[in-house]
Parts: sequence; C-alpha cells; structure tokens
Amino acid sequence: MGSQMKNDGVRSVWLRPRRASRGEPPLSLSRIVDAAVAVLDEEGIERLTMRRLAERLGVVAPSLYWHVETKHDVVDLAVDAIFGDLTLEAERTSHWRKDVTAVLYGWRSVLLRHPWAAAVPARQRPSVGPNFLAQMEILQATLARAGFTGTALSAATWALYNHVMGSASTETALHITDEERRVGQEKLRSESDRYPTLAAQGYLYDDDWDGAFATGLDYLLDGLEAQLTRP
Amino acid sequence: MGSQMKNDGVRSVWLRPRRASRGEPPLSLSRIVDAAVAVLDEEGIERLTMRRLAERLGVVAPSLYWHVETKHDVVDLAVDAIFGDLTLEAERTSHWRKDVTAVLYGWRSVLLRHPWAAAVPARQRPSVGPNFLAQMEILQATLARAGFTGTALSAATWALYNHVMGSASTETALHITDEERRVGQEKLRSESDRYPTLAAQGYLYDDDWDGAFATGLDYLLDGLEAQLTRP
DNA sequence: GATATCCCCTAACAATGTTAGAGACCTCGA
DNA sequence: TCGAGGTCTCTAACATTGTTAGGGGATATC
Repeated sequence: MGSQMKNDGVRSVWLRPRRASRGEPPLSLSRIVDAAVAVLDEEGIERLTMRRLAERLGVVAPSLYWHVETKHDVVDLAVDAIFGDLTLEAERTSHWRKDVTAVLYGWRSVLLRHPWAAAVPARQRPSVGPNFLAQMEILQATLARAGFTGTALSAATWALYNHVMGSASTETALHITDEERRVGQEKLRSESDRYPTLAAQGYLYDDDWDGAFATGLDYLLDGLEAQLTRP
Repeated sequence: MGSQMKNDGVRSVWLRPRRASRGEPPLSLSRIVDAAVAVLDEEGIERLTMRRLAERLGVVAPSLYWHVETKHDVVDLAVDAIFGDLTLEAERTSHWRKDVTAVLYGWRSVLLRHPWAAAVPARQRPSVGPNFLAQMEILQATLARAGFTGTALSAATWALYNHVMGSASTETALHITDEERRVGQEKLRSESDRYPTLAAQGYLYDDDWDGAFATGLDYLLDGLEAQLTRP
C-alpha cells in the first residue's frame, strides 16, 4: 500500500545527489531527446514514461516540464531527431529513380533502426520537425527535378511517403513471435473455406518484408515513370 | 476535488438501476462493441475509456471485463466491426482494375467515416478479425484472378493496403484547423530558403486528399498493370 | 549585498486500466 | 423444494500515468 515513495521523503540532504558535480547541467532539451530515443529504442514506446525518462537523466519527472511542454513534445522531438542522422545532400544522378530510391531507403533504414517511430505520425501528428521537413524537401525536390509539378507532384510525394511509412509501420507492428505466427497460420488454414486465397498464399507468414517493400516500390515507380513519359 | 463519484457510494438500493427491466441483458460483447464504435466516432480514440464506455451502457467499468479481456480487445473489435458494413461480394467484371478499385474505395469510405480507425493497426496490431480478413481475402482473390501469384501477389496486396491505410491515417491525423495551417504555412514560407520546394509547392496546405489518394492509386495500379503485361 | 532569473525539487492531483472478491440472480438436478 | 453451481454485475481498491503548484537553492545582475 503506497510503499514505493515513502523513503524518498526522508532522504537526507547528504545523500541527495549534488547538482551535477561540475560543468554541464543535468538537463537540456537535447539531452532529454537523446535519452528519450534511448528509452524508446531499448524499451519501446509504451514503456516511455516521464518518470522513466527522468530517472535515466538522474532527475525527477516534473523537472522535465521546464524544458518541455508535454510528453507529446518529447515523442515528436524524438522522431525528428532520428531523421537527423540522414544526409542532407540529395543525390543528383541522371536517373531520378535511383535518387528517389536512395532517399526512401534512407528513411526506411531509420524507421527499422527505431521501430517505434513509424507508428508515431499516425498516432499523434505527422512530423513537421526541421529534420523531417528537410527530408521531405529532398524528396520533393528530386521529384520536381524529374519533371513532376502541381497535383501530380503532390500525389507522388504522398504516395511514396505512405509506402515507406506504411510498410515500416505494418512490418514493425506485425513483428510477431514464431509461436503466434504458427497459431495464426493454423487458424487461417482451419478456415480455409472462408479465406481460400489467404490460406493458400500464406497471408501474414511470408515475412519477406524487404522484398515486399522493394517490389511495391518498383510498382509505384513504374507507375510514376509512365506518368512522366506519357502526357 | 473528487466530487464526481462520491454520490455513487450512497446511492440507495431503490435508485439503483434495476437489472435491465426485461429481456435483453444490459451487457453483451456486441453491445459493448457497438457502444465503443459510438464513443470512438463521437469523441475520438483518446477519449475512449473503460469508464466512459461503461457509463454509456449503464454499467460500471469492471463489469466490462467479464466480456472482454483488455481494452485493446475493445479497440480491435471496434475496428473489425466497422469493416463488417462492407459487402462480401467481390465484383467480378472483366476489368480487374475496376474491381480492385471498388474494394479499396470501400475500405477508404469506412476509414473516413470512422477517422480513429486508420491509426489503430499501426498503434497496436494489424487487424486480423474476421471482417477484415474477409476484405483481405476479397482483395487478394481479385488480384489473384488478375494474374498475380507468389511474391508479386503478396507485394501488390501490401502495397495497396499501405496506400489505403497510409492515406487515411495521414489524412485524418493531419486534420488541422485552418488557423494551424495558416501558421504552418507562414513558418514554412519564412524559411523558404531551407525548404524551397516545399514552400513553393504548398506542402501540407493543399488538402485535396481525395485527389491525392486517387492519383496515387492510379500510379500504383499503372505499375501493377505493367507488371502483368510484362513477363 | 540585494534582487531577479533560472532550474530543479517535493508534494500532490485526477484519470486511467485492471484486479479481488462479494453477492444477486438463474438453472437444474436431487 | 431446496441447494449447488454458474453467470454476471457490483463495490472497493491498486498501481501507474501525465501534469500542476509552489518551494528553494544557485547564479547572474545591478
């Protein structure tokens, strides 16, 4: 019954951690964001708590609110931070397909390295941090250079965005244990009269996500290319 | 300060709602799911709580746990339920593109009518309820009939799935007030040196989501068609 | 040396998902 | 008719969460 915070109240001054022995302050926005990314990577998004985050920084939860307005801010900042690892130099070869592909594979690598990230835009709000906007700029500039304009450009951008984000998010959300997969397969097969195609095809077991991503992307790019050469 | 649940404790037996005057029991799985969909539609996903859900059913929260194991179950069931409105009869015209398009627009209409739904698969787990599986079966059967097999079939299915889900989820997550949009536009324009293409293009303001969805889908289908006619 | 500002602290709050366990009601066999 | 068991809802409580109110120490500024 409420036994977990009692001793904190009695903690004597001598044992209290002295304000960060020297130099750098214990807290700063960038330290918070770095710690948040670490927690998210190691423990997943549903384990990211203001208290856990604070603990990792040697601080208590309310202290974070001096630097941050809300927990959503932390997550938004974390998402944007991981896109900061990507290059800002768009490739500019003579093959726009290659250039676009390079950008998107960069995104994908980020999203797979930080499996919690793909779901965030759907969860609260599409990212509009500087790092992500920079990536969007690169993508759209590449497409514009390829010849897309107006609504075609907009549609192409969103289609590619959705493919990358959607693939990563379903893939990471579907990371299921082999056991669960076996059970699901069993169940699907037992109802193969209702789902004949799914059962035959092995829906959800085939886990060649990289292949599915690449092939799907090729479909999309084929369609985009056709749009360019046609009208 | 804690004034909203106090009178419940004193509520006399006479005022206590008598076990559903007659006939149907107050609770059942399907009544719970229906109520959940209603709450989600009216108040959004972050306002769906077990207590609110229970209240709508004239019941208290713990009672729900007799029928349901966890809140995730409720949401999963709600997602599957709304796909139950769709037809189970796949169209079988001679144009597979039309048939596929019909299926996907059905999905889209469901997701737009229930704007909370698109984010759920990313949030917790892709839907594998019977209604949604039935829709997947229809889609994949249609594609199979069109000539796709093996990994191509799988990639096509996921690409289309991601396009529909991704579009709906970014679109609903991005439903921003005009004010927010204006501010964002302002900011982007003020940094147009950093994001020249985005600023020129009007990234995030152009809100012709239907157009973007349709055009993007056409790109994808063009690519798929090319794949079919080629080897 | 006083004052203000910055930054972290303790304490507490309301809200949430969920569990433990009591008891009302119904069914059914003896 | 009685009682046992099952079905379902209740009250009570818990731990955990995001967040706020406000105290107070350190540091800079005059």
